[in-house]
Amino acid sequence: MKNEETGRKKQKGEKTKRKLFNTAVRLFNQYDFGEVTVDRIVEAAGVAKGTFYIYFESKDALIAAFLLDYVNRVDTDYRATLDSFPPDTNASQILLSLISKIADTLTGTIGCQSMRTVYKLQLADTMDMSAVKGYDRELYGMFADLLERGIERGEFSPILPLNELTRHFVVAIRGLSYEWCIRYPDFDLKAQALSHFQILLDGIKSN
Amino acid sequence: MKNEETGRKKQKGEKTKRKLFNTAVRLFNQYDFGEVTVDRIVEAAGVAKGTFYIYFESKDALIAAFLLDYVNRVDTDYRATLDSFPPDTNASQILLSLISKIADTLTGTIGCQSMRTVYKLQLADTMDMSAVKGYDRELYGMFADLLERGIERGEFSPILPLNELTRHFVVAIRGLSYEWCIRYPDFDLKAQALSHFQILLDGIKSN
Amino acid sequence: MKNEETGRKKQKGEKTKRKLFNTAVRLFNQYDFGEVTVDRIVEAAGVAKGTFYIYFESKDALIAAFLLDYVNRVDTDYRATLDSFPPDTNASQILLSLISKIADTLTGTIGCQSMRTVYKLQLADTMDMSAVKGYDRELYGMFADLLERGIERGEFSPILPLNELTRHFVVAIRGLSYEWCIRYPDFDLKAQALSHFQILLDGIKSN
Amino acid sequence: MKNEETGRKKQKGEKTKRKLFNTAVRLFNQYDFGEVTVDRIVEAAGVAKGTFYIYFESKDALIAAFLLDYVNRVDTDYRATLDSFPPDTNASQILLSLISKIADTLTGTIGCQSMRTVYKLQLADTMDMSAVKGYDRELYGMFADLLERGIERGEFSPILPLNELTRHFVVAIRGLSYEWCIRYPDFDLKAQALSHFQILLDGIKSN
DNA sequence: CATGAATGAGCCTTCATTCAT
DNA sequence: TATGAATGAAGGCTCATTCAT
Repeated sequence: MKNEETGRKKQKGEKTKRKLFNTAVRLFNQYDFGEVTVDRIVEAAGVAKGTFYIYFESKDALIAAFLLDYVNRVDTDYRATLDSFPPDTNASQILLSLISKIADTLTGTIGCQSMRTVYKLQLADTMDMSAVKGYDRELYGMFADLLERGIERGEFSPILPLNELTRHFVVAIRGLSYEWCIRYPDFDLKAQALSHFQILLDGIKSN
Repeated sequence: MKNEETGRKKQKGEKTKRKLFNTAVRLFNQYDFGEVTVDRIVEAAGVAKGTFYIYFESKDALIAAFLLDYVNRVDTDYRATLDSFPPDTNASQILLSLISKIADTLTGTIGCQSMRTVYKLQLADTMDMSAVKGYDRELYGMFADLLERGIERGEFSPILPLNELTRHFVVAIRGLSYEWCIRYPDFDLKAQALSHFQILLDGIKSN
Repeated sequence: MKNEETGRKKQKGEKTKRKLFNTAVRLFNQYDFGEVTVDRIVEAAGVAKGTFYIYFESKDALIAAFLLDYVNRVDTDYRATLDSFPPDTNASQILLSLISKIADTLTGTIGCQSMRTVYKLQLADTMDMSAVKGYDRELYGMFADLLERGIERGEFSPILPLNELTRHFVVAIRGLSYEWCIRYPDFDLKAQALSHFQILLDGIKSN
Repeated sequence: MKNEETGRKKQKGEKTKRKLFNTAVRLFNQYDFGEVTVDRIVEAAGVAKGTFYIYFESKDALIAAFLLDYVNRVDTDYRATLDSFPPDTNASQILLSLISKIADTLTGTIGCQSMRTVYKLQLADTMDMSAVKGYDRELYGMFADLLERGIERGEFSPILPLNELTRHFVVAIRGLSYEWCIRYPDFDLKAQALSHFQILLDGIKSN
């Protein structure tokens, strides 16, 4: 009985928190980052100002949560994509699939405005970006694995050290997503990415 | 007599404006974008607050001027660099020289923080970015010219349409500068850029 | 049956109230007055926020209770101390014992921070200080009794009217405790108090 | 001409600052310390909120200024009072004059409410009390000098070490002013102080 | 009796902008 | 042209208190 009530209350609380969070995300995707104030969030969410601070320690904490959520949404499927290939698959092929997957996730799940916000936060350097940094490391690790496999399999020429090669691939994905962000909707991320990485792969393939 | 005085005043005015502007640029390059307030600018420039609004309609106007200046500083030498090569020079070689020049300009003349500011403004989409857009077009044009020349000379394979190829090169330069911004000072822009474009060139060279 | 249950509930209620109160007292003694919020009290007591308002009409009511408690804790033993002496004991001696007892109580039972809180409230004049005022009267009465006895016994010179003399002693105890509060822990209340009152007693002893 | 204008502006600014400060002092003397908000100050002073922050870095800075002002008002005349006596004057006499002067200053210049505020701040321990601490040291120094002189002259018995004796006198002045604060206006500070110190002096005089 | 989610007035502070001189 | 005092909207955050369950 008591537990039941407690449960219901907790549920209500969770709902409010989610409402606040979703509202915030929506606003982040609609307005510029600095324009999304706590005032606006609570007004849009239809709760009192104090309520915000029950669920988020500060505005920064909300942003951290936003970033974490971004990372979580992104991070999930990539390894799965990777693991879905038979061990002897062509490294190039896997890599292009991964790129494809990333493009789909950015386009379909994250959305361009959220991505802008992430980039702005990263440039602002005001926030704790460890979550995003962690994700970057993960992405780096996946590229490194694939490239290493490709080198071992003799697909790619080993002219460059692995870590440097990997960095170039990360740079490429960064340039592509950034360009997508600021050219949206006039930039077909997936097509551009596939084409772009095809060039890079051609540039490192062992003749 | 009156004209003379007017002239002197104008000169003094220009000087004050330049002082304000240069101070602002210095601050943009030193502190985070949001930390550069009008107060700080006028204090650092040693003029009164009201004076700022004589020369700049608003803070946004200053930023617009800052962007224009960025573009101007960047834009100047590239064509010169391009024109300094004999007409029959290798397109790859010219392209790498251009990349080298761009890296030098970003590193030496513009500075990482200013670049961050430019990127943030671009993402914020609050400002009138026509100047920067114009510059982008210019950069695009130069890459296009070079790539076209390379294709004509048989250096590059014509698998991709010229404009698409050009876009890839723009994407690459964008990814490189962005990465430089957020990794600074642990990212050697020039070296990375040269290495990166070498791969791209290898990827499109006609075998 | 119903009564029994009611009784149990009441008991439980009393227990909760005491828990809240004791927690509050502990916090008042640990942190600065303004830092002790209802939130912190209920968290430290392990009860819900609403529960606080079942037992205390407001935060001010809690403070009033705190003051009353302070007075009660202080007031209890003094008369006992006084009565423990044979009727013909030296008044000076009794007075010094009383001072000693007071110092012990402040140091051991009340604590310096609580004392600070009492003083702050007294200065703030926002609260109903009747309890403390009553205690002051009580203390005043005891000093008056002792001094009167001393005068009657010829220990003290009767130059000053009794009430004025008493006031001086109250002033002295006030000065000592205040100094203890703000110098804590670099002020040995008991030693200082005994030494201080010795001077006063020397100052009023009959030639 | 220019200087003239600058001077006029500065004067105006000073006037505003004084207006703010005086208003604040008035409010400190009227309402409880925590009730005096920046909002109320600026409203009472008839200026905009932002104006407050032109002249005071923060609310704390205002309070610090308030304390400094208190100390300045207090500190000025004491040494003068001391120095006005011929070198061979009776130490007791000088001391009583000093007490008299102090009482006059507290009563006439400082005022009881300001004193309350000072005490509250001291108890709150939240503020930088170095100014007040400095003043306390000064007061301590003066008492020490006088007592030392009295001992040397054989007026006072040297039973207690000088510093301990001095401390008792500081305690006494503290007790007296505190009692004055909370009993005001039913406590004649000057009369009480003189009578009180007379007892102390009698208590330490060498018979 | 107990809970804890929700409230909202109020606090301190910042900063782009205006305007009389 | 130059000044700098003054403005006031807005922002992030706190906390005593209420109330449905």
